[in-house]
Amino acid sequence: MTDVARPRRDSGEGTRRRAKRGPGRRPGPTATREEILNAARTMFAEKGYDATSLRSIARAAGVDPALVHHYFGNKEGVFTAAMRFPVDPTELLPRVMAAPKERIGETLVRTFLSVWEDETRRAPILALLRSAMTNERAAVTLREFLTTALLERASELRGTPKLRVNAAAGQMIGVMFLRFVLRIEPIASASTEELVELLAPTIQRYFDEPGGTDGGDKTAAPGENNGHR
Amino acid sequence: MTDVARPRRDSGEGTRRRAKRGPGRRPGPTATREEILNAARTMFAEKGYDATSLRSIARAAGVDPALVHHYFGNKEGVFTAAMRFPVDPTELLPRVMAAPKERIGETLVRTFLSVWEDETRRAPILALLRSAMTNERAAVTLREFLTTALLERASELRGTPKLRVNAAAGQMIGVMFLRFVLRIEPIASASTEELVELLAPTIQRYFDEPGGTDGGDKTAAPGENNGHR
DNA sequence: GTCTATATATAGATAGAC
DNA sequence: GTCTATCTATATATAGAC
Repeated sequence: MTDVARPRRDSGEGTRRRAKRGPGRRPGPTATREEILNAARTMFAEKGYDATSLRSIARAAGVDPALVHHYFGNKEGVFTAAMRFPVDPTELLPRVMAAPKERIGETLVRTFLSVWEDETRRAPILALLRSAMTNERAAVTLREFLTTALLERASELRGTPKLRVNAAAGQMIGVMFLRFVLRIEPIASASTEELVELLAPTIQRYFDEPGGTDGGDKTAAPGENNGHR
Repeated sequence: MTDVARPRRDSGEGTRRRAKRGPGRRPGPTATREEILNAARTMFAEKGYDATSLRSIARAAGVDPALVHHYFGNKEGVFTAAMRFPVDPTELLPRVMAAPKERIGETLVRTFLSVWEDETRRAPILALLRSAMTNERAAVTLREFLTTALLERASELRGTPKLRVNAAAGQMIGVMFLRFVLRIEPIASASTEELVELLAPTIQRYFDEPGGTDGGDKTAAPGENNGHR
Protein backbone atom coordinates (compact mmCIF):
# COMPACT_ATOMS: atom_id res chain seq x y z
CA MET A 1 0.00 0.00 0.00
CA THR A 2 1.28 3.46 -0.79
CA ASP A 3 0.47 6.60 1.18
CA VAL A 4 -3.31 6.43 0.84
CA ALA A 5 -3.70 4.10 3.77
CA ARG A 6 -5.04 6.51 6.38
CA PRO A 7 -6.21 9.69 4.65
CA ARG A 8 -7.50 11.51 7.73
CA ARG A 9 -5.88 12.03 11.04
CA ASP A 10 -7.23 15.24 12.52
CA SER A 11 -10.51 15.37 14.39
CA GLY A 12 -13.31 17.88 14.10
CA GLU A 13 -11.87 20.03 11.35
CA GLY A 14 -11.68 18.17 8.06
CA THR A 15 -14.85 16.29 8.91
CA ARG A 16 -18.05 18.25 8.50
CA ARG A 17 -20.61 15.92 10.05
CA ARG A 18 -23.56 18.13 10.97
CA ALA A 19 -23.25 21.13 13.29
CA LYS A 20 -19.92 21.73 14.91
CA ARG A 21 -20.09 20.79 18.57
CA GLY A 22 -17.59 19.79 21.19
CA PRO A 23 -17.41 16.30 22.60
CA GLY A 24 -19.30 15.25 25.65
CA ARG A 25 -22.97 14.96 26.53
CA ARG A 26 -25.47 17.28 24.92
CA PRO A 27 -27.46 19.52 27.28
CA GLY A 28 -31.13 18.93 27.89
CA PRO A 29 -33.15 15.72 28.31
CA THR A 30 -32.08 12.88 26.08
CA ALA A 31 -34.53 12.16 23.28
CA THR A 32 -31.77 10.54 21.29
CA ARG A 33 -32.97 7.02 21.95
CA GLU A 34 -36.37 7.62 20.41
CA GLU A 35 -34.81 9.41 17.47
CA ILE A 36 -32.65 6.39 16.79
CA LEU A 37 -35.66 4.09 16.98
CA ASN A 38 -37.64 6.25 14.57
CA ALA A 39 -34.75 6.27 12.13
CA ALA A 40 -34.36 2.52 12.54
CA ARG A 41 -38.05 1.93 11.80
CA THR A 42 -37.77 3.90 8.59
CA MET A 43 -34.58 2.19 7.51
CA PHE A 44 -35.82 -1.33 8.27
CA ALA A 45 -39.04 -0.50 6.45
CA GLU A 46 -37.22 0.65 3.35
CA LYS A 47 -34.41 -1.83 3.10
CA GLY A 48 -35.20 -4.82 5.29
CA TYR A 49 -33.13 -6.26 8.08
CA ASP A 50 -29.96 -7.35 6.34
CA ALA A 51 -29.53 -4.34 4.09
CA THR A 52 -29.90 -1.90 6.96
CA SER A 53 -26.62 -1.09 8.65
CA LEU A 54 -26.08 0.36 12.08
CA ARG A 55 -24.15 3.13 10.40
CA SER A 56 -27.01 4.05 8.11
CA ILE A 57 -29.39 4.16 11.06
CA ALA A 58 -26.98 6.39 12.95
CA ARG A 59 -26.58 8.60 9.91
CA ALA A 60 -30.34 8.98 9.53
CA ALA A 61 -30.74 9.74 13.22
CA GLY A 62 -27.88 12.21 13.17
CA VAL A 63 -25.88 10.40 15.82
CA ASP A 64 -22.68 8.47 15.95
CA PRO A 65 -22.72 4.76 15.07
CA ALA A 66 -21.14 3.91 18.38
CA LEU A 67 -24.07 5.52 20.18
CA VAL A 68 -26.49 3.16 18.51
CA HIS A 69 -24.38 0.32 19.69
CA HIS A 70 -24.26 1.84 23.15
CA TYR A 71 -28.06 1.89 23.48
CA PHE A 72 -29.00 -1.39 21.86
CA GLY A 73 -25.90 -3.57 21.96
CA ASN A 74 -26.07 -4.82 18.40
CA LYS A 75 -28.16 -4.82 15.27
CA GLU A 76 -30.65 -7.36 16.56
CA GLY A 77 -31.16 -5.23 19.67
CA VAL A 78 -32.09 -2.24 17.53
CA PHE A 79 -34.41 -4.38 15.46
CA THR A 80 -36.40 -5.87 18.31
CA ALA A 81 -36.62 -2.49 20.01
CA ALA A 82 -37.83 -0.80 16.83
CA MET A 83 -40.31 -3.51 15.97
CA ARG A 84 -42.64 -3.08 18.91
CA PHE A 85 -45.79 -3.50 16.92
CA PRO A 86 -47.62 -0.22 16.31
CA VAL A 87 -51.06 -1.78 16.43
CA ASP A 88 -52.34 -3.21 19.65
CA PRO A 89 -54.37 -6.25 18.66
CA THR A 90 -55.74 -6.72 22.15
CA GLU A 91 -57.56 -3.45 21.68
CA LEU A 92 -58.20 -3.43 17.94
CA LEU A 93 -59.20 -7.00 17.21
CA PRO A 94 -62.15 -7.43 19.61
CA ARG A 95 -63.53 -4.10 18.43
CA VAL A 96 -63.45 -5.30 14.82
CA MET A 97 -64.81 -8.71 15.62
CA ALA A 98 -67.68 -7.22 17.58
CA ALA A 99 -69.07 -5.68 14.40
CA PRO A 100 -72.52 -6.76 13.22
CA LYS A 101 -72.39 -10.12 11.51
CA GLU A 102 -73.18 -8.75 8.07
CA ARG A 103 -70.67 -5.90 8.29
CA ILE A 104 -67.61 -7.81 9.47
CA GLY A 105 -66.04 -7.63 6.01
CA GLU A 106 -66.38 -3.88 5.64
CA THR A 107 -65.28 -3.22 9.22
CA LEU A 108 -62.20 -5.36 8.86
CA VAL A 109 -61.19 -3.84 5.54
CA ARG A 110 -61.65 -0.29 6.85
CA THR A 111 -59.65 -0.98 9.98
CA PHE A 112 -56.90 -2.68 8.04
CA LEU A 113 -56.70 0.21 5.59
CA SER A 114 -56.70 2.87 8.30
CA VAL A 115 -53.62 1.25 9.80
CA TRP A 116 -51.83 0.93 6.48
CA GLU A 117 -52.66 4.42 5.27
CA ASP A 118 -51.01 5.84 8.36
CA GLU A 119 -47.36 6.29 7.47
CA THR A 120 -46.13 5.99 11.05
CA ARG A 121 -47.96 2.71 11.55
CA ARG A 122 -47.22 1.34 8.10
CA ALA A 123 -43.45 1.74 8.40
CA PRO A 124 -42.82 -0.85 11.12
CA ILE A 125 -45.20 -3.33 9.50
CA LEU A 126 -43.44 -2.92 6.18
CA ALA A 127 -40.17 -3.32 8.01
CA LEU A 128 -41.30 -6.65 9.39
CA LEU A 129 -42.64 -7.78 6.02
CA ARG A 130 -39.48 -6.83 4.18
CA SER A 131 -37.22 -8.35 6.76
CA ALA A 132 -39.29 -11.53 7.03
CA MET A 133 -38.63 -12.18 3.35
CA THR A 134 -34.92 -12.61 3.82
CA ASN A 135 -34.27 -12.98 7.51
CA GLU A 136 -35.35 -15.97 9.53
CA ARG A 137 -35.42 -14.09 12.82
CA ALA A 138 -37.82 -11.56 11.37
CA ALA A 139 -39.89 -14.33 9.78
CA VAL A 140 -40.32 -16.00 13.15
CA THR A 141 -41.29 -12.69 14.75
CA LEU A 142 -43.90 -11.97 12.12
CA ARG A 143 -45.27 -15.51 12.01
CA GLU A 144 -45.74 -15.64 15.76
CA PHE A 145 -47.36 -12.23 15.87
CA LEU A 146 -49.76 -13.00 13.05
CA THR A 147 -50.64 -16.46 14.30
CA THR A 148 -51.15 -15.94 18.01
CA ALA A 149 -52.11 -12.28 18.17
CA LEU A 150 -54.36 -12.04 15.14
CA LEU A 151 -55.34 -15.16 13.22
CA GLU A 152 -56.07 -17.62 16.01
CA ARG A 153 -57.91 -15.06 18.07
CA ALA A 154 -59.98 -13.92 15.12
CA SER A 155 -60.86 -17.54 14.50
CA GLU A 156 -61.91 -18.06 18.11
CA LEU A 157 -63.85 -14.82 18.41
CA ARG A 158 -66.04 -15.55 15.40
CA GLY A 159 -65.90 -19.34 15.20
CA THR A 160 -64.47 -19.08 11.70
CA PRO A 161 -62.30 -21.94 10.44
CA LYS A 162 -58.64 -21.03 10.61
CA LEU A 163 -58.11 -21.84 6.96
CA ARG A 164 -60.68 -19.23 5.98
CA VAL A 165 -59.14 -16.67 8.31
CA ASN A 166 -55.82 -17.41 6.63
CA ALA A 167 -57.39 -16.80 3.23
CA ALA A 168 -58.80 -13.46 4.37
CA ALA A 169 -55.42 -12.46 5.74
CA GLY A 170 -53.81 -13.49 2.47
CA GLN A 171 -56.22 -11.28 0.54
CA MET A 172 -55.44 -8.24 2.65
CA ILE A 173 -51.68 -8.79 2.82
CA GLY A 174 -51.44 -9.47 -0.90
CA VAL A 175 -53.33 -6.30 -1.77
CA MET A 176 -51.18 -4.24 0.60
CA PHE A 177 -48.12 -5.74 -1.07
CA LEU A 178 -49.31 -4.76 -4.54
CA ARG A 179 -50.41 -1.32 -3.33
CA PHE A 180 -47.54 -0.22 -1.11
CA VAL A 181 -44.52 -2.31 -2.08
CA LEU A 182 -44.83 -2.98 -5.81
CA ARG A 183 -47.11 0.04 -6.32
CA ILE A 184 -48.98 -1.64 -9.12
CA GLU A 185 -51.72 0.33 -10.80
CA PRO A 186 -54.60 0.87 -10.53
CA ILE A 187 -54.69 -0.59 -7.02
CA ALA A 188 -51.86 1.64 -5.80
CA SER A 189 -53.94 4.75 -6.52
CA ALA A 190 -57.36 3.41 -5.57
CA SER A 191 -59.27 5.30 -2.89
CA THR A 192 -60.26 3.80 0.43
CA GLU A 193 -63.87 3.58 -0.72
CA GLU A 194 -62.91 1.76 -3.89
CA LEU A 195 -60.92 -0.73 -1.89
CA VAL A 196 -63.74 -1.28 0.57
CA GLU A 197 -66.16 -1.93 -2.30
CA LEU A 198 -63.69 -4.27 -3.88
CA LEU A 199 -62.50 -6.27 -0.89
CA ALA A 200 -65.20 -6.19 1.77
CA PRO A 201 -67.44 -8.76 0.01
CA THR A 202 -64.52 -11.18 -0.22
CA ILE A 203 -63.62 -10.86 3.45
CA GLN A 204 -67.29 -11.04 4.37
CA ARG A 205 -67.66 -14.29 2.47
CA TYR A 206 -64.73 -15.90 4.25
CA PHE A 207 -66.31 -15.10 7.59
CA ASP A 208 -69.84 -15.92 6.45
CA GLU A 209 -69.67 -19.45 5.13
CA PRO A 210 -68.08 -21.86 7.57
CA GLY A 211 -68.37 -24.78 5.17
CA GLY A 212 -66.94 -23.30 1.99
CA THR A 213 -68.57 -23.79 -1.40
CA ASP A 214 -69.40 -27.44 -1.02
CA GLY A 215 -68.92 -28.12 2.67
CA GLY A 216 -65.55 -29.83 2.43
CA ASP A 217 -63.69 -27.65 4.89
CA LYS A 218 -62.24 -28.81 8.11
CA THR A 219 -63.68 -26.41 10.65
CA ALA A 220 -62.64 -25.10 14.02
CA ALA A 221 -65.55 -25.30 16.39
CA PRO A 222 -66.35 -21.89 17.87
CA GLY A 223 -64.77 -21.29 21.25
CA GLU A 224 -62.91 -24.56 21.20
CA ASN A 225 -59.49 -25.51 19.97
CA ASN A 226 -59.63 -28.37 17.53
CA GLY A 227 -56.07 -29.42 18.22
CA HIS A 228 -54.41 -27.85 15.23
CA ARG A 229 -51.54 -26.76 17.41
CA MET B 1 -12.64 -17.64 8.36
CA THR B 2 -8.96 -18.16 8.18
CA ASP B 3 -6.95 -18.53 11.34
CA VAL B 4 -3.91 -16.59 10.18
CA ALA B 5 -3.15 -14.15 7.42
CA ARG B 6 -2.37 -16.26 4.37
CA PRO B 7 -2.39 -19.91 5.30
CA ARG B 8 -2.00 -21.40 1.82
CA ARG B 9 0.40 -20.70 -0.94
CA ASP B 10 0.50 -23.85 -3.03
CA SER B 11 -2.25 -24.77 -5.46
CA GLY B 12 -4.24 -27.99 -5.48
CA GLU B 13 -2.70 -29.60 -2.43
CA GLY B 14 -3.53 -27.75 0.77
CA THR B 15 -6.89 -26.72 -0.63
CA ARG B 16 -9.50 -29.45 -0.71
CA ARG B 17 -12.23 -27.69 -2.68
CA ARG B 18 -14.05 -30.55 -4.35
CA ALA B 19 -11.99 -33.13 -6.26
CA LYS B 20 -8.30 -32.47 -6.72
CA ARG B 21 -7.65 -31.19 -10.21
CA GLY B 22 -5.03 -29.20 -11.98
CA PRO B 23 -5.63 -25.72 -13.32
CA GLY B 24 -6.91 -25.03 -16.78
CA ARG B 25 -10.08 -25.90 -18.63
CA ARG B 26 -12.02 -28.99 -17.69
CA PRO B 27 -12.50 -31.61 -20.41
CA GLY B 28 -15.89 -32.17 -21.94
CA PRO B 29 -18.67 -29.74 -22.83
CA THR B 30 -19.09 -26.89 -20.43
CA ALA B 31 -22.21 -27.16 -18.31
CA THR B 32 -20.71 -24.79 -15.76
CA ARG B 33 -22.72 -21.81 -16.88
CA GLU B 34 -26.01 -23.55 -16.21
CA GLU B 35 -24.76 -24.84 -12.88
CA ILE B 36 -23.96 -21.31 -11.82
CA LEU B 37 -27.40 -20.10 -12.88
CA ASN B 38 -29.10 -22.88 -10.95
CA ALA B 39 -27.11 -22.05 -7.86
CA ALA B 40 -27.87 -18.37 -8.33
CA ARG B 41 -31.60 -19.04 -8.60
CA THR B 42 -31.53 -20.93 -5.32
CA MET B 43 -29.47 -18.31 -3.53
CA PHE B 44 -31.55 -15.37 -4.77
CA ALA B 45 -34.69 -17.28 -3.79
CA GLU B 46 -33.46 -17.88 -0.28
CA LYS B 47 -31.78 -14.61 0.55
CA GLY B 48 -32.92 -11.97 -1.91
CA TYR B 49 -30.76 -9.84 -4.14
CA ASP B 50 -28.69 -7.84 -1.69
CA ALA B 51 -27.90 -10.62 0.73
CA THR B 52 -26.69 -12.95 -2.02
CA SER B 53 -23.01 -12.58 -2.79
CA LEU B 54 -21.18 -13.63 -5.91
CA ARG B 55 -18.92 -15.63 -3.65
CA SER B 56 -21.80 -17.56 -2.11
CA ILE B 57 -23.19 -18.33 -5.56
CA ALA B 58 -19.80 -19.56 -6.68
CA ARG B 59 -19.47 -21.66 -3.53
CA ALA B 60 -22.89 -23.23 -4.10
CA ALA B 61 -22.06 -23.94 -7.73
CA GLY B 62 -18.66 -25.38 -6.84
CA VAL B 63 -16.74 -22.92 -9.00
CA ASP B 64 -14.41 -20.04 -8.40
CA PRO B 65 -15.89 -16.59 -7.74
CA ALA B 66 -13.89 -15.12 -10.60
CA LEU B 67 -15.56 -17.55 -12.99
CA VAL B 68 -18.99 -16.18 -12.11
CA HIS B 69 -17.69 -12.74 -12.88
CA HIS B 70 -16.20 -14.00 -16.12
CA TYR B 71 -19.55 -15.28 -17.37
CA PHE B 72 -21.89 -12.55 -16.20
CA GLY B 73 -19.77 -9.46 -15.64
CA ASN B 74 -21.23 -8.44 -12.32
CA LYS B 75 -23.91 -9.25 -9.81
CA GLU B 76 -26.70 -7.66 -11.79
CA GLY B 77 -25.69 -9.73 -14.79
CA VAL B 78 -26.08 -12.93 -12.81
CA PHE B 79 -29.41 -11.74 -11.49
CA THR B 80 -31.01 -10.89 -14.82
CA ALA B 81 -29.66 -14.08 -16.36
CA ALA B 82 -31.01 -16.18 -13.50
CA MET B 83 -34.37 -14.43 -13.44
CA ARG B 84 -35.55 -15.45 -16.86
CA PHE B 85 -39.08 -16.14 -15.78
CA PRO B 86 -39.84 -19.85 -15.48
CA VAL B 87 -43.43 -19.47 -16.59
CA ASP B 88 -44.16 -18.37 -20.11
CA PRO B 89 -47.22 -16.17 -19.84
CA THR B 90 -47.66 -16.00 -23.60
CA GLU B 91 -48.40 -19.72 -23.47
CA LEU B 92 -49.99 -20.08 -20.05
CA LEU B 93 -52.24 -17.07 -19.78
CA PRO B 94 -54.39 -17.49 -22.88
CA ARG B 95 -54.89 -21.14 -21.98
CA VAL B 96 -56.19 -20.14 -18.56
CA MET B 97 -58.29 -17.31 -19.84
CA ALA B 98 -59.90 -19.54 -22.44
CA ALA B 99 -61.54 -21.58 -19.70
CA PRO B 100 -65.34 -21.72 -19.56
CA LYS B 101 -66.76 -18.58 -18.05
CA GLU B 102 -67.96 -20.27 -14.89
CA ARG B 103 -64.72 -22.16 -14.29
CA ILE B 104 -62.24 -19.34 -14.66
CA GLY B 105 -61.68 -19.16 -10.90
CA GLU B 106 -60.91 -22.82 -10.44
CA THR B 107 -58.73 -22.94 -13.57
CA LEU B 108 -56.72 -19.93 -12.48
CA VAL B 109 -56.21 -21.22 -8.94
CA ARG B 110 -55.14 -24.66 -10.16
CA THR B 111 -52.70 -23.22 -12.67
CA PHE B 112 -51.28 -20.83 -10.13
CA LEU B 113 -50.84 -23.61 -7.60
CA SER B 114 -49.26 -26.00 -10.07
CA VAL B 115 -46.58 -23.43 -10.75
CA TRP B 116 -45.95 -22.69 -7.09
CA GLU B 117 -45.92 -26.32 -6.01
CA ASP B 118 -43.12 -27.01 -8.48
CA GLU B 119 -39.91 -26.30 -6.62
CA THR B 120 -37.93 -25.47 -9.75
CA ARG B 121 -40.50 -22.91 -10.87
CA ARG B 122 -41.20 -21.55 -7.40
CA ALA B 123 -37.55 -20.71 -6.68
CA PRO B 124 -37.09 -17.92 -9.23
CA ILE B 125 -40.47 -16.41 -8.41
CA LEU B 126 -39.62 -16.39 -4.74
CA ALA B 127 -36.28 -14.89 -5.63
CA LEU B 128 -38.00 -12.04 -7.41
CA LEU B 129 -40.48 -11.54 -4.58
CA ARG B 130 -37.80 -11.53 -1.92
CA SER B 131 -35.54 -9.25 -3.88
CA ALA B 132 -38.36 -6.88 -4.82
CA MET B 133 -38.97 -6.20 -1.14
CA THR B 134 -35.60 -4.58 -0.63
CA ASN B 135 -34.13 -3.87 -4.04
CA GLU B 136 -35.53 -1.29 -6.42
CA ARG B 137 -34.12 -2.98 -9.51
CA ALA B 138 -35.89 -6.21 -8.61
CA ALA B 139 -39.07 -4.31 -7.76
CA VAL B 140 -39.09 -2.72 -11.21
CA THR B 141 -38.49 -6.09 -12.84
CA LEU B 142 -41.34 -7.71 -10.96
CA ARG B 143 -43.75 -4.80 -11.39
CA GLU B 144 -43.21 -4.68 -15.13
CA PHE B 145 -43.54 -8.41 -15.51
CA LEU B 146 -46.74 -8.58 -13.46
CA THR B 147 -48.31 -5.54 -15.06
CA THR B 148 -47.58 -6.00 -18.74
CA ALA B 149 -47.24 -9.76 -18.99
CA LEU B 150 -50.03 -10.83 -16.68
CA LEU B 151 -52.43 -8.30 -15.25
CA GLU B 152 -53.11 -6.05 -18.23
CA ARG B 153 -53.40 -8.96 -20.62
CA ALA B 154 -55.73 -10.83 -18.30
CA SER B 155 -57.86 -7.72 -18.09
CA GLU B 156 -57.98 -7.39 -21.87
CA LEU B 157 -58.63 -11.05 -22.55
CA ARG B 158 -61.68 -11.18 -20.27
CA GLY B 159 -62.81 -7.58 -20.22
CA THR B 160 -62.39 -7.52 -16.47
CA PRO B 161 -61.67 -4.17 -14.78
CA LYS B 162 -58.00 -3.88 -13.90
CA LEU B 163 -58.78 -3.12 -10.29
CA ARG B 164 -60.56 -6.45 -9.94
CA VAL B 165 -57.70 -8.28 -11.63
CA ASN B 166 -55.38 -6.60 -9.14
CA ALA B 167 -57.52 -7.84 -6.28
CA ALA B 168 -57.44 -11.39 -7.61
CA ALA B 169 -53.68 -11.20 -7.97
CA GLY B 170 -53.42 -9.87 -4.43
CA GLN B 171 -55.43 -12.80 -3.12
CA MET B 172 -53.18 -15.34 -4.80
CA ILE B 173 -49.91 -13.63 -3.97
CA GLY B 174 -50.90 -13.07 -0.36
CA VAL B 175 -51.85 -16.71 0.11
CA MET B 176 -48.61 -17.86 -1.50
CA PHE B 177 -46.75 -15.55 0.86
CA LEU B 178 -48.46 -17.01 3.92
CA ARG B 179 -48.03 -20.56 2.64
CA PHE B 180 -44.47 -20.58 1.32
CA VAL B 181 -42.67 -17.69 2.97
CA LEU B 182 -44.17 -17.33 6.43
CA ARG B 183 -45.42 -20.93 6.45
CA ILE B 184 -48.42 -20.07 8.57
CA GLU B 185 -50.73 -22.90 9.53
CA PRO B 186 -53.10 -24.30 8.51
CA ILE B 187 -52.70 -22.79 5.04
CA ALA B 188 -49.09 -23.94 4.74
CA SER B 189 -50.18 -27.57 5.01
CA ALA B 190 -53.45 -27.36 3.11
CA SER B 191 -53.86 -29.63 0.11
CA THR B 192 -54.33 -28.40 -3.42
CA GLU B 193 -57.98 -29.39 -3.31
CA GLU B 194 -58.57 -27.49 -0.08
CA LEU B 195 -57.01 -24.40 -1.58
CA VAL B 196 -59.09 -24.68 -4.74
CA GLU B 197 -62.26 -24.97 -2.68
CA LEU B 198 -61.19 -22.02 -0.59
CA LEU B 199 -59.93 -19.61 -3.24
CA ALA B 200 -61.64 -20.43 -6.52
CA PRO B 201 -64.97 -18.79 -5.55
CA THR B 202 -63.15 -15.58 -4.64
CA ILE B 203 -61.24 -15.42 -7.91
CA GLN B 204 -64.38 -16.38 -9.80
CA ARG B 205 -66.27 -13.50 -8.21
CA TYR B 206 -63.63 -10.98 -9.22
CA PHE B 207 -63.88 -12.10 -12.83
CA ASP B 208 -67.66 -12.50 -12.74
CA GLU B 209 -68.99 -9.13 -11.62
CA PRO B 210 -67.61 -6.25 -13.65
CA GLY B 211 -69.48 -3.69 -11.55
CA GLY B 212 -68.54 -4.79 -8.06
CA THR B 213 -71.15 -5.01 -5.29
CA ASP B 214 -72.91 -1.79 -6.12
CA GLY B 215 -71.63 -0.85 -9.51
CA GLY B 216 -69.19 1.83 -8.42
CA ASP B 217 -66.13 0.49 -10.20
CA LYS B 218 -64.25 2.23 -12.92
CA THR B 219 -63.97 -0.35 -15.66
CA ALA B 220 -61.55 -1.06 -18.48
CA ALA B 221 -63.36 -1.66 -21.71
CA PRO B 222 -62.33 -4.99 -23.26
CA GLY B 223 -59.55 -4.71 -25.79
CA GLU B 224 -59.09 -1.03 -25.22
CA ASN B 225 -56.86 0.94 -22.93
CA ASN B 226 -58.82 3.33 -20.78
CA GLY B 227 -55.89 5.62 -20.30
CA HIS B 228 -55.01 4.62 -16.77
CA ARG B 229 -51.32 4.85 -17.68
C1' DG C 1 -23.32 10.14 27.46
C1' DT C 2 -20.91 10.86 23.29
C1' DC C 3 -17.21 10.69 20.59
C1' DT C 4 -12.70 9.03 17.65
C1' DA C 5 -9.97 5.36 16.25
C1' DT C 6 -9.45 0.92 14.96
C1' DA C 7 -9.85 -4.39 14.77
C1' DT C 8 -11.86 -7.76 11.94
C1' DA C 9 -14.70 -9.81 8.38
C1' DT C 10 -16.48 -9.94 3.94
C1' DA C 11 -18.36 -7.71 -0.06
C1' DG C 12 -17.68 -6.71 -5.45
C1' DA C 13 -14.29 -6.36 -8.77
C1' DT C 14 -9.75 -6.74 -11.51
C1' DA C 15 -5.12 -8.46 -13.19
C1' DG C 16 -2.79 -11.84 -14.83
C1' DA C 17 -0.71 -16.81 -14.36
C1' DC C 18 -1.50 -21.33 -16.27
C1' DG D 1 -11.58 -21.51 -19.61
C1' DT D 2 -10.25 -21.54 -14.95
C1' DC D 3 -7.64 -20.28 -11.37
C1' DT D 4 -4.79 -17.40 -7.46
C1' DA D 5 -3.85 -13.08 -5.57
C1' DT D 6 -5.09 -8.71 -4.44
C1' DC D 7 -7.46 -3.99 -4.50
C1' DT D 8 -11.01 -1.10 -2.61
C1' DA D 9 -15.15 -0.28 -0.07
C1' DT D 10 -17.93 -1.04 3.70
C1' DA D 11 -19.90 -3.87 7.28
C1' DT D 12 -20.24 -5.11 12.59
C1' DA D 13 -18.07 -4.52 16.74
C1' DT D 14 -14.80 -2.89 20.48
C1' DA D 15 -11.60 0.11 23.26
C1' DG D 16 -10.99 3.96 25.39
C1' DA D 17 -10.55 9.36 25.36
C1' DC D 18 -13.20 13.33 26.83
